[in-house]
Amino acid sequence: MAARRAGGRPTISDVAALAGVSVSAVSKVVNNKGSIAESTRRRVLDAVDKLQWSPSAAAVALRSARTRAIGMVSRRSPDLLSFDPHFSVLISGIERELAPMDYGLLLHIVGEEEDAERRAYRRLAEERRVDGVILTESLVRDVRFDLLRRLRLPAVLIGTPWRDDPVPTVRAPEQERGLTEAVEHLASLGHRRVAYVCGPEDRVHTGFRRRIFEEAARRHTLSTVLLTASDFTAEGAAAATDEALSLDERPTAVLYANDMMALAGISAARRRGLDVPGDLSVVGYDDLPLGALVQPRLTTVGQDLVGLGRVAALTLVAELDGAPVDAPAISPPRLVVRESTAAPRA
Amino acid sequence: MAARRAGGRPTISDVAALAGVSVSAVSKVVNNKGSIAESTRRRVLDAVDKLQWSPSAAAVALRSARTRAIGMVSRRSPDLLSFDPHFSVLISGIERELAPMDYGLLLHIVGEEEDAERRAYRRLAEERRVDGVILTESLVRDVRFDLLRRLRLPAVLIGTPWRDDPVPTVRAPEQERGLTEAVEHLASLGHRRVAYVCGPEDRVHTGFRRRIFEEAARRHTLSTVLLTASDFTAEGAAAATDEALSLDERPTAVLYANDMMALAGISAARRRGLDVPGDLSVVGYDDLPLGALVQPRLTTVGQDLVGLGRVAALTLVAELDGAPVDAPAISPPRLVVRESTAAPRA
DNA sequence: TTGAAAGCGCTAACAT
DNA sequence: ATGTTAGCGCTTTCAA
Repeated sequence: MAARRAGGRPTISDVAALAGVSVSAVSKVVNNKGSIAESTRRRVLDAVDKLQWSPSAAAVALRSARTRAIGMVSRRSPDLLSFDPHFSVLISGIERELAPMDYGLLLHIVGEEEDAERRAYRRLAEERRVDGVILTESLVRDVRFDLLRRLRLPAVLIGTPWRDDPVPTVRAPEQERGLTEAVEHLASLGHRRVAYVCGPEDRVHTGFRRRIFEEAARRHTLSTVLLTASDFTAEGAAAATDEALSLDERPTAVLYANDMMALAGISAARRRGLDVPGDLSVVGYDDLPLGALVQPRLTTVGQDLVGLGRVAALTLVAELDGAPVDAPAISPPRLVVRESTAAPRA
Repeated sequence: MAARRAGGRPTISDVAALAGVSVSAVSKVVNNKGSIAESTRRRVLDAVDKLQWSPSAAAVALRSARTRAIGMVSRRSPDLLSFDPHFSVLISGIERELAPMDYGLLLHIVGEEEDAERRAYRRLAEERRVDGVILTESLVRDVRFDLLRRLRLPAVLIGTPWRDDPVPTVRAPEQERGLTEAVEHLASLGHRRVAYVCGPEDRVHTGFRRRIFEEAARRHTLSTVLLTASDFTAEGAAAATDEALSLDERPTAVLYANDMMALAGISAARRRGLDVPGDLSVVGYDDLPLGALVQPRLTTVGQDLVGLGRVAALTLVAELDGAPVDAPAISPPRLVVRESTAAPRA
C-alpha cells in the first residue's frame, strides 16, 4: 500500500490504496464510467471523502485534452471597463451557467492593441488553457474568426456576426424591436428631428443599429442626424452630443448606443444650459439598473445581457460536448419608458 | 524522427525532432535553464517558431505544480455585480499586472451562499487550478482564511483584515484620510447633523469606516445618525435613506459606503421632495467615473481601486515566486468635492 | 553541452 | 467487476 507522502496532496493512488482497490476503479467511480460494484463504489467514495481528494485539473486536462475552462478576452481598457458595466453583466450571466457545470472562466483583459489580443487567444489555444472562448463585441472584418479557426479553438459569438456566421452566434430575438419602439415613442411624442449617436464604426452593431434607426425614422418621416462617437467613453459621447446640439436645426431628441453614453450626453446637454427632457429627450441602450437612479430617470432600450451571457455559456459547452443546446429564451430588446423623454417644446 | 501526427497540435517532441535535438534540450532552451550551445539554441528557437509551438499548460502544471493562473471568487449576486462596478475596476487593475506576466485570472462568481463559495475555493485548490487567490470584501470572522490555510492555497487580501493579518494584505495608505476629509468638508459647510449609511455589518470595512466617521464627527462636535443598509443594493440604500429622512431631527447631510448607494440615496431623497444639495448634502465613496456625469455631480471619496488591484496581483505573484514585491504606490483615499454637497439651508 | 529516462496524476484500452 | 498498463506533454535528475 503506497503511503501518502507527507506534505503532498492526496492523489488517486492514495484513494485507491485507502479503499483497497486499483486506481482505475477509483477513476471509474468518480467519472461514472465502466461498471463497478455498489460496495466498491461506496468504499471508494468513502476514501475520497476521508482524503478530501479531488482530481488534479492539470492531470485530467493532460490526459483528456479537456480543461473544463472557457476563456474570454476583452480589449477594453481598464477605464472603459470600469465605466461601463455592460461587460460585467455579460460575465455574470456567463458565470451563472458555467459555475454549476463546474467550468471555470479564464479572463484576459488586454490593452487596446490588436496584437495583445491575438497573443492572448494564441496563448489560450496553444497552451491549451481553455476548451473554448466566448467572443463579444463583434467587429467589422473581425480577424478573430480566422485566428480561432487556425488555432482550432471553439468559439461562440455574442452579438451580430460580421458576415455569415463563422461561429455559433447568440443573439436576442426580434433584434429590431427595442430601437424601433424607441423611435416610435419619440415620434408619437411629437419629435420631428432626432439624432442617433453610435459608437465606433468598427463594431458591427454600430452599423446594424443605425440601419434600424434610420428605417424606423423613415417610416415616421422623421429627419435624422447621425453622429459617431470615436469610442465608448464619456468624452466621446459628450463630443458627439455637442456636435448635434450646435447644429442650426438641432435635434429635439437623441438616442445613444448605450446608457453610459446617454448619461454623458445628458451631462453635455446640461452644460449647454439645456434641460432634459424639456429641451432635449434622451434615450439610452442596455437598461442598466443605474438608469432608474439618475435624474431624470433614463428612458432606454432594455437588453437581456444576462440572458445573452447565459445562453452563450450553454451554447459553447453544448458545442464542446457535442450535445444539443438547451438554453433559456433571451428576452427581445424592448423600450423602457422613464423620464428622460418628453414632448418637445412647442 | 517522430512524425507529427496529423491533426494533433505540435508537442515538444515535434520541436525536438525538427531541430534534431532531444526534448530535454528544447525544454532547457525555452526555460533558459542548464547550458546549451548558442547554435543549438537557435535551431530550437527556429523549430519552435516554425511549428508555432507553445508548451501545454496542463503538462507544465502537472510537472511543475505551477499553473500560472490566479483565482478570484466573488460572492456577489449577478445583479449586484452589474449594479456596482467596484468589482470590475478591481479586476481591471489586477489584470493590468497579471497579463504582462503571462498569468491568467480564473474567475468564479458564486451565489450568495457561503457553501458555494467554499466549494469554489476547494475546487480551485484541490484541483490545483490556480497558484493562489486574491480575496476581496474582508468579512468579520472570515472563514476563508482557515479554509485557505487548510487548502494550502496562497492568498492576498485586498482591504481591511478582520483581525491580525492572516495573509498578506493590500491597503491604501492613510486609510482615514478620505472619509475624515469628507466630514471636515461637511462641517466647514455648516452641517451640524450628519448621517452615515454603511453596508452590511459582516463587512470589516463597515465597522472600520464607521469608526473613522464617528471620530471625525466627534472632533467637529457634529451630531450623528448611523444607518445600516442590509445590502449594497439600491433598495437597501434607499430604505436607509428613508429612515434617516423620517427622523424628527433629520440630518442635513448623508455619507454613503459607496457611490451607487449614494445615487440611490439621492433618488430616495428626491422622492420625498428634497433637493440635493439644497435640502440634503450627499457624499459617496469610490469615485466611479459615473459620479461626474450625474446631476448633481457627486461629491465622493476617491479610492485607488485600480492601484489596489495592481498591487494585490503583484504581491501575490511575488509571494508565489518567493521574490520581493516591487509594487507601485497606491493613492490614499481622498475627498473629491463636486456638487452634491452644499451649505445646509439656514 | 547533450540526451536518456523517470515520473507528475490521471484515463482508457485491454486483460483477467 | 476489477486490475494492469501505456501513455498525455512536459521537466529534471543523472550519465555520457
